[in-house]
Amino acid sequence: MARYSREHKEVTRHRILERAGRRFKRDGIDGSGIATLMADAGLTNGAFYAHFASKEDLVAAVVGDQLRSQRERSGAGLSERAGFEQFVRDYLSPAHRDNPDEGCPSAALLDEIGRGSDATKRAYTDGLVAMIDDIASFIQAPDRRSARVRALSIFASMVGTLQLSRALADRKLADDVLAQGIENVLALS
Amino acid sequence: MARYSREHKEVTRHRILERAGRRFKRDGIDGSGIATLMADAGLTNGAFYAHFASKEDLVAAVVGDQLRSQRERSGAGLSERAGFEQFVRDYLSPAHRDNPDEGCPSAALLDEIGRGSDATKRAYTDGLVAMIDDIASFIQAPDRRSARVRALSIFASMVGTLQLSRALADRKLADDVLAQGIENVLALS
DNA sequence: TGTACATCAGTGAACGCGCGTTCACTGATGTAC
DNA sequence: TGTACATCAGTGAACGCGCGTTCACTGATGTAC
Repeated sequence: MARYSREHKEVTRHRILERAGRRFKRDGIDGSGIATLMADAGLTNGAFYAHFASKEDLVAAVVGDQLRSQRERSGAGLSERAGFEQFVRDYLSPAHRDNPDEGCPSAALLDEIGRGSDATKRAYTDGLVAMIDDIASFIQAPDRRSARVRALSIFASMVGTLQLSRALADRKLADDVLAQGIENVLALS
Repeated sequence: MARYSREHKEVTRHRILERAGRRFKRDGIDGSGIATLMADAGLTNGAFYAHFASKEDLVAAVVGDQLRSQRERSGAGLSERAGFEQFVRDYLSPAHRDNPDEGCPSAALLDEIGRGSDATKRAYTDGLVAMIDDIASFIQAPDRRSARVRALSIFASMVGTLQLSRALADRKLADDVLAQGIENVLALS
């Protein structure tokens, strides 16, 4: 390969981010090596450092990209009650539970993000707050700030519920926990 | 070292489990190597296989041990409302958030457990259900099964909230999310 | 428009290192007599 | 009770392998004239 337009490099960078997001959500961050990530993007390991300073740098960028994508995907209609309820039902569905690589980055990576670098946590915080403010615009609260906190708290419940459902060996119990989670979230909002 | 009484081996095995639990909760499962785990227990790497068949085998054993310890630690008084409320406040405290290695294994490891072996998920499920039934005995519900599901769902909210609080780069926001989480959990139970 | 050159995204081998696991060996203890 | 022996938890070096990162090189493209 060789010198391409500026646009080409950005396209490649974004392809790496997108594929890495899927891989991280499937195998974990620690469980995904650079060579595998680059092969996923159709490249070889050496090219990685033309795009990112280090794996840690990639992780922060992936977290930001994942939250941006999630926001775009689910953003529409979240300001109305019906749209919010549909979001909750989709989120706490067996389909979402069984396909983590296409799903919510928080549910797949939250405790690895908590152990991550400051830059990763910063990217996570900023991305999540932007996403959550879409939901918060619907939540009723005395002021903007407490609406945000309430929305974050509700989202945290959803994340924990999906994660728990993924970790349970008993499928029926896992399904019941999802259904109960939907009930709890709708009662809280 | 040499041949010791049967008791000695069990003591050693349990010391490995306990130290590995702390290490896993601090650095993650994928982030903790056998040599480090054994050094934590005051042994060298080779001795590992006198106690466990593989790292995967250790992980399942650690998960079971962690949940047993957590149950013993917090079991007392959970059948009364006041004891439950104290449990929730301790769980969703900044102290718990800032000391994951001494804290809840679910909060530190849940998404790694979800990616783990069937044996690990089985150990997690059995251990969690045993622990949760202590709480469920307090929760009001039409039958034993739905009390369990309700208690699991509430616990999932707590886990997600603590994890989110750990991943937020903004300390004030992280504290507010914990406080809101306490309110939500007490409202749901 | 055609040609010479600079650029730099991407290649692929190599670096030192830690991974999970294996294995020949050690030596303090429990057991048998 | 004293001695010889079998046991086996633990040692520590080594296995092949994949990790994150570096680097000399390639060659298709954009740019300058």
